[in-house]
Amino acid sequence: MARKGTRKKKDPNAPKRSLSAYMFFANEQRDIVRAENPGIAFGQIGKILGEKWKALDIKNRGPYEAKALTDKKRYELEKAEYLKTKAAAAAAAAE
DNA sequence: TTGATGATTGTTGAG
DNA sequence: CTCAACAATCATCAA
Repeated sequence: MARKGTRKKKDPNAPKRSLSAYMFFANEQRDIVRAENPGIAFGQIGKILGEKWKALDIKNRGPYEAKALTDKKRYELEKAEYLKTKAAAAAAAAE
């Protein structure tokens, strides 16, 4: 999984995907961790943020996972549209 | 049916 | 702009 560099798309409508629980958690920690670490550099934030992320109990991740799940649904919709559009495009192309 | 892959998500900070 | 750790994800395709 050497995903890095410029992410390229492989689908026509590229329904992207959903966010990760980390993204939601990061949103909260971001201002908190940085607030406790004034002038901290990303090199440290990233690690501190991550270790604290797991430092929390699964129940703490709950709200984050819940949001991730909700966000996923968001993606599900675009995914459906993507498939729909794709099918329509294929039909149009075939037609 | 199962496995493997890839692509993507967002943060900060900087050259 | 794009990348880099950090973590999750998890949908999609293929045989």
